[in-house]
Amino acid sequence: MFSKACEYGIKATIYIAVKSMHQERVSLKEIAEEVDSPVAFTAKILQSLARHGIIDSQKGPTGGFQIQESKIDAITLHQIVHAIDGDNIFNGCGLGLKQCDASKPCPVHDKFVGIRDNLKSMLHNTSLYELATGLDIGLTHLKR
Amino acid sequence: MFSKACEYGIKATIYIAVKSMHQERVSLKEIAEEVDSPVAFTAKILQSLARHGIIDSQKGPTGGFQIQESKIDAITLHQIVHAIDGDNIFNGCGLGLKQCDASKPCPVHDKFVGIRDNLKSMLHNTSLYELATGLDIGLTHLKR
DNA sequence: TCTATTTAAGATAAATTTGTCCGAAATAAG
DNA sequence: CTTATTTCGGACAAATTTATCTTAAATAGA
Repeated sequence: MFSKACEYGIKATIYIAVKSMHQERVSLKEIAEEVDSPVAFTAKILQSLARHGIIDSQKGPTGGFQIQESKIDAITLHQIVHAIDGDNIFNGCGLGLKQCDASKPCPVHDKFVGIRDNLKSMLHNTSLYELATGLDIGLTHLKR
Repeated sequence: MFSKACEYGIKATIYIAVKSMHQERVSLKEIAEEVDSPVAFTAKILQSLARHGIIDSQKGPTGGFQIQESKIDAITLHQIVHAIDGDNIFNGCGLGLKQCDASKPCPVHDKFVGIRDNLKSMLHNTSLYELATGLDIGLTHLKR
């Protein structure tokens, strides 16, 4: 469904958000541990998220990653996925046809559009805030 | 969403079904042309579908691939996808956690389960017969 | 200023997926 | 029986994704 990069990116962002809600900045090392992801690969993904303005990074001792508290409830799952995987998941035909739309559909077009619209609206309607809150109060988990 | 192998496999199976409904056997070469897929790679996928009993193959001159007419309306999209990609798409956590269920969910568990159940039931409820018929009457297309 | 720490960035490597090639096996037809 | 055709199977190659390593840049604190 999602790429590994996306899985790690989502988990990391949620973890950073929880810490940011408690006014704490977190290091790459801590993130990778708490999120159970490969350190160096996670670094790449966080760099990308930082370039896309979703998270902030700070170099040096006491450095690390954080998210502006005011932005946490404005960031959606869609923005995170889009920053990492681009919009390939959201566009394009289910069977890989270059040209496929309602006027010249592939055999699964209608059914596929339904599923994907469903996925899209889920991603748009899910805020980082609700994901982070669920983790913070112990309702959800990121490891194993 | 689907792997390339799956895309090619679905398209090929639909094409074979249409021909089989007209009592025609088709060669690998014709399939790859009509479905716009790499010949040798398509061969591998068809071999797998044949081993899974979804399509029949025949060697030698006049050989090729076909599907028993009586099976066409019993075969589902789910069976095709499952034969090619296994059940990795249908099981497993959205964020890659080894252990993730309602009792110890990841942050996107509920939302993800919803989407995937949606996908699953679409695949289960879509028959090869309806896909092949749509193509046969010119309502849908497989190329470009 | 110097040092230790942390992220940034680029090169490199491993793993997986996608794709090709070629000889073997089957088989229809002359 | 021989030949031409077609799928089968395995080895091989290219492309993409996943993952690592190393050096540079920033920066906090002594």
